Amino acid sequence: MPLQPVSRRSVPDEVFDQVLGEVVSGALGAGEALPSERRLAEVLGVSRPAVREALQRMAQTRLVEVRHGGATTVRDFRRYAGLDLLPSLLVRGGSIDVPVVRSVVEARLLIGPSVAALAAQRRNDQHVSQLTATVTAYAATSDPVERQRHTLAYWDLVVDAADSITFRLMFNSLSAAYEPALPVLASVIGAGESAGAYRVLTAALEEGDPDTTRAAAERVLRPSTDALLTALNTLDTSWENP
Amino acid sequence: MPLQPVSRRSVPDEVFDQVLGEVVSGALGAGEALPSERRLAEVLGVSRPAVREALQRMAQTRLVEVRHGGATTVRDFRRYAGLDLLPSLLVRGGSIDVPVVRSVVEARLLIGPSVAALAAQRRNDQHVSQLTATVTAYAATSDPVERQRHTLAYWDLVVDAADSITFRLMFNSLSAAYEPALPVLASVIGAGESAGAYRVLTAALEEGDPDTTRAAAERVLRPSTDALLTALNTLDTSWENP
DNA sequence: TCCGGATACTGGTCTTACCACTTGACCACT
DNA sequence: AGTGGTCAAGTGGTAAGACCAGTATCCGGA
Repeated sequence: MPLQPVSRRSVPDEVFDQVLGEVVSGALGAGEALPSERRLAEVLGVSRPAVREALQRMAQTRLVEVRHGGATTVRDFRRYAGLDLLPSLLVRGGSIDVPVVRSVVEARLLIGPSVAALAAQRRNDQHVSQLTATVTAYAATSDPVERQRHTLAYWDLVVDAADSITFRLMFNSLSAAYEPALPVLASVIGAGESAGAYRVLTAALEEGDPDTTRAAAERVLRPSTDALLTALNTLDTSWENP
Repeated sequence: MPLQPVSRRSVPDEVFDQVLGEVVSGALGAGEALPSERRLAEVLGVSRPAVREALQRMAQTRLVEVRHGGATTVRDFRRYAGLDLLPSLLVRGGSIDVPVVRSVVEARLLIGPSVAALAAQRRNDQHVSQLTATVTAYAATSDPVERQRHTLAYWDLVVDAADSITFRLMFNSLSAAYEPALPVLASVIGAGESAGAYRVLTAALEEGDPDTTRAAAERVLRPSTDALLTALNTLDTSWENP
């Protein structure tokens, strides 16, 4: 294993993760009150500002509601949390949550073609040449993880071409969830993907027709989606993340 | 104007909003260094912990990167920020950003039908009856803002039926962005919507066929989307939010 | 029974101090 | 010239304590 930068977790980070774990695991149900900041600080052996930073971040994510003078209560994260919570749900305690991956993968299949269709209508020559270069790099790579990084870069360009801030932010959120799981998923996906499909998609994007582009995008995504979903169906238990 | 709860903005909230404004407005470009926490605290006339809470929340949103011992630098939010940033981009300084609304509206049109198709495959009887009840309530309402709330509730149910945590979180984020702008948008949308289209969609969902459901969903969303987009095209300037 | 206030909580904010880390400059050694 | 060591200044990280401000609760008087 190559050298890696040492990870230094700060105290508020640690507190945040612990409380977040309690919430998303359901140990702290919606409506329940958290211990007071002072109590939490005492129990966890940290200072109150540290606890506060963590709780404010929880509030920012809409996982808790803090009321001045009243108790801090847990909110129903399924009802209120935003897409930025996805990474925390996807990989919990070192293992991957299968139903969550399933929903991400199927969302990818449903949204990807639409974004590609949008991109077809708005792309310019520079986009096309960058896409072509990325496909070339993809085809020249054998390492499965590296190949996945190239496909991510490809879709990043597609989203750029689509020129939609909403889809851009959506893609960022999904990428942030996808990235950590990438090594685990790469091997499963690898089987179903081919540079050919990406070349067809790129040609469709260059042509600029939304419908053919949508179809081409679906042909790109369908095999890896099927490969992943069947893999998920066979081993329905959580995967360990080494 | 009816009485409204007084808004009590906390100090860290204020700091957060100010710094966020600097970043998303581009006044602080990507890569630039923020003033030190002590300096910020001094300039803004608040304590350092208050500044810290705000900056940590900025970091959580991936808008800045804080490095222990080094300076806190601004990140490229278009590249890294998640969908939870959308509300802040949509309504900036009391007015609505037109290109952002445009992208949200078109995303709604592209994603909605897919989610509906998913819901058609997974809905149960309870979903259907709740959907029917919501359509009835919708048809019985005349106030445009209230009607929009009912459509939100309807789509909330559709997302529930789709049984996808990814789409659920996505919907939550989009709702959070949509909600504040709802009064402004309601009048424009109102023209194009009819209870009939929703009834057809509900019937398709009950039937359970993905393709007809997808088509029905598009017929629901298309009119209001067109109405909004043309309205946005005519007055391309920002709307004031009273 | 009901109202009103005392009181004991809660979170909100500030001050101060110190620790840990990064940066850059300088310097000695090779 | 280039290496690595040292140090000072500035940055973020953390803690402790105090006080302010808002809420919830209970208890006594009407």
